Amino acid sequence: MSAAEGRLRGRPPATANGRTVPERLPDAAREVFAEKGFDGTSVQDVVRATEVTKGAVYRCFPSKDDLLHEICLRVLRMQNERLDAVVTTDLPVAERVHAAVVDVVGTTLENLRSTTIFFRPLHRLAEENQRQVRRERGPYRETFRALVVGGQREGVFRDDVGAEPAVDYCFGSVRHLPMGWRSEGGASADEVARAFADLFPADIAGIAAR
Amino acid sequence: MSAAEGRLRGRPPATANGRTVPERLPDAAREVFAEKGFDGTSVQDVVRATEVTKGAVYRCFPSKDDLLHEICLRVLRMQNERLDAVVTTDLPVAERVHAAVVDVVGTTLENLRSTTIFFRPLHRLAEENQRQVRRERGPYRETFRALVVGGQREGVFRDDVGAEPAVDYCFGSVRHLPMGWRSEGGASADEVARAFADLFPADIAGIAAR
Amino acid sequence: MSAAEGRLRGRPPATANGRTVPERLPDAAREVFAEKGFDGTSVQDVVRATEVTKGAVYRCFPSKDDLLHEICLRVLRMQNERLDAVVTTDLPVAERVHAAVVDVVGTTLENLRSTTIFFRPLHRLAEENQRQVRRERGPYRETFRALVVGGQREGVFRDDVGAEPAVDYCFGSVRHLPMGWRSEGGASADEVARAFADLFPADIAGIAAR
Amino acid sequence: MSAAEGRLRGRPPATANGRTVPERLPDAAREVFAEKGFDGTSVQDVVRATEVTKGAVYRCFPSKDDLLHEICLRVLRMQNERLDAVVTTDLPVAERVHAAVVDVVGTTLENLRSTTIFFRPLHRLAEENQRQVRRERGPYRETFRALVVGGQREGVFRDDVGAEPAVDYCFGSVRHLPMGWRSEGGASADEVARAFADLFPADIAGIAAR
DNA sequence: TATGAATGAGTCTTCATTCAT
DNA sequence: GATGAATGAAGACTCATTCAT
Repeated sequence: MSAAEGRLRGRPPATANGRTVPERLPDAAREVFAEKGFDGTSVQDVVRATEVTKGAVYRCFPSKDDLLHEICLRVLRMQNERLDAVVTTDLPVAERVHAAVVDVVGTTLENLRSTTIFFRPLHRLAEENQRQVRRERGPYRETFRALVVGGQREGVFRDDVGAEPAVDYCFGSVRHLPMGWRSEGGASADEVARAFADLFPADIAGIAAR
Repeated sequence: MSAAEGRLRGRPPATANGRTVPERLPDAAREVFAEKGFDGTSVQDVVRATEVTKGAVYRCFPSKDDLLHEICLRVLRMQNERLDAVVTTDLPVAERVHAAVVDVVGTTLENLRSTTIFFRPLHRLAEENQRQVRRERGPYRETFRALVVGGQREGVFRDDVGAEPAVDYCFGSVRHLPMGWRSEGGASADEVARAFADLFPADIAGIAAR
Repeated sequence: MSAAEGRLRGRPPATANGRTVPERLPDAAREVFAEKGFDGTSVQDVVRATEVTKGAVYRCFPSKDDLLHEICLRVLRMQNERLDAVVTTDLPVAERVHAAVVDVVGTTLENLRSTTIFFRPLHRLAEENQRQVRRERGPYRETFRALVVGGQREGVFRDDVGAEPAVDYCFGSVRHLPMGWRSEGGASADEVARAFADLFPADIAGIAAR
Repeated sequence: MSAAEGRLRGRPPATANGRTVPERLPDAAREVFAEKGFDGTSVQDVVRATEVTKGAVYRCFPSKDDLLHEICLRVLRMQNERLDAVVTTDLPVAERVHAAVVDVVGTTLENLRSTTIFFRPLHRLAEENQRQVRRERGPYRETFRALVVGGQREGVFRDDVGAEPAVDYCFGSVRHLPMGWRSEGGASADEVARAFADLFPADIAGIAAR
């Protein structure tokens, strides 16, 4: 209804709750993929679960794979934004690291099922899509690593251990969370988040801080 | 050499290298699944890659899913055996823990592609198969946890951190290894194994040991 | 300049180079159909290749099939016009026949790809469209036949061979030109045109002319 | 049932009238393709028209396109055989040519609908399939051309016209027969065959023979 | 018992056509 | 009149599983 965007062209996009198909489809599809796995979900399943017809799906995303790709990018972007928010705080390094870990673990667990789909081997994505995912992943890891290195330079963290393996170690574990290994245990999301955060700086920072 | 030889009846099982079909099929299939993913592999693919015909596959395993199940169990059993071997050593606790981590990481990386298949969400397996996998996983975790707790009791490890989260933390990361997040880096399998082992006791043992 | 200008109502037809959509669409579409075949071309392809939107296509032509139909009619009309031009010349019959053949072959080869689409079995067109195509085709053949018969009456052509089969023989071959059987050879369009023209009168006229 | 072919392996091929699927499918499919056109025929249509299930179709032919390819090859091989039979006769050249034309036209018309499918532009076939069709087509044309050239050398045919264009001229027309241009006329298959044969040597041989 | 041919439901994707502005 | 988003019925092809020997 906005008169601002010039002359509207073509049949106007159908909206539900004010969101157009390309906006809501990835979020809706993410749930279905999380539920049944990417390979286990047919496009028909997505259509059924969504208020979107099959034709509309393919109008917005050239393939099922590209739909997954978009979902991945959204999560990655979200994570990047959250990390940036934590990093640019005034808190001391050790606390920023702690907060960052609590944040990833927390949001990962809150969206447990939604994040499951990341465990699809990257190489199943189309070449170009792989590149883009990596491009998006890189900064995340780099930002985190820089934060740790900063702490090491400040002398707050010990530096006899490389920042990189420590970060990988931590995030490997975080990314594995949705897999369900531990879903058998009974800790709350918050408890797990704190446990992770307590463990992480122990490797790197705990000792020097002592 | 089997004492049952005397009552052999009907066509004897076909063997290759002295291994019968039900023996060698899972190992062969594991490679194919690792290569292309479970969903991405057709039974025909397995047949092509193996010296086993389709009829024989279905004679041994009632379904493709059951074949996967057997593969999972084998890996789990193997890991359990290796852990047991490490644990029952005379070495001091701290070293046993260290050795155990080096071992898992090492064997995981050596069989990187073969272990990839574990990242299939457990809940896609049939109900009964799920239970069995969990039954097999439990002991592994438990053995490891007991080892750490032992160290804590001996006063070799600090005990202000639960053994359980520390173990999960470590193994989450280990299980994530095949995912390739870090395959972009360039460390050798051995380097990674040591890095993991060095990091793990740091949380738990390192400090008290200092 | 139209005298009707005074009563123009509503939005005037969009034009490009002074040609309205229904005028230029068939010509543009013909190229695309020729390129990829009628069945191999989607309406979307037509839209992409043309400066015409999908809605406009369906405003002008009730279906993709009707669009093809219009294209066929245009070619047929064009051929009829050209033949008429040749026939109404003052030249001697034998030369008129010769010129006519050179003309069809030449224009067919020049528009090789555009004429390809005629090789779509007629019966795939809607009933009414089939009739119309036949109505248009009839005169062409008839005109040509009449020309030959005229030559026979004049005694310029031998008449121990029916005019009809000779004409069919010739045009069958002409219509087959776009199929590519001979595209493997290397003769120029003009050479082929002359060869055909030389061969044609040979059957019918050549001998008597001798 | 034959004991001669060694041990039978796998489920024996289903047969109808003693013909296995890969044997009868192309013939059956040819009819359907001829009826509705290649693009207009779905594999489902083929399945419906044949006593063959979809899976069986794809077991025998990797794609719909390869099925068409096989059909083409069969017709080409048949034509080659028939031509060879005519050519190796003791008849005088002029008569061999005449017989050859009568034969192609006759068989083409008898299988009118079956041969229709050849009018699918060659370039729509897969690269390798194209090559194979050309390999099969070449000999046919060459054999015919050689026959005519032989007649020219013997002085039976006039030689002021190339054998090649004459042959192309004739076969272009023959190949166009199924298109239906002339199906509107009412001549019998035999009449048409003779008309063609009478016309062909007219170009090339008739005159010299006079 | 082993074999591989056959089955047919199900997959992703395309596309002619309609429709809300 | 024009636009392009939406529709939904096919389409080609795959594949886990069964079955006749």
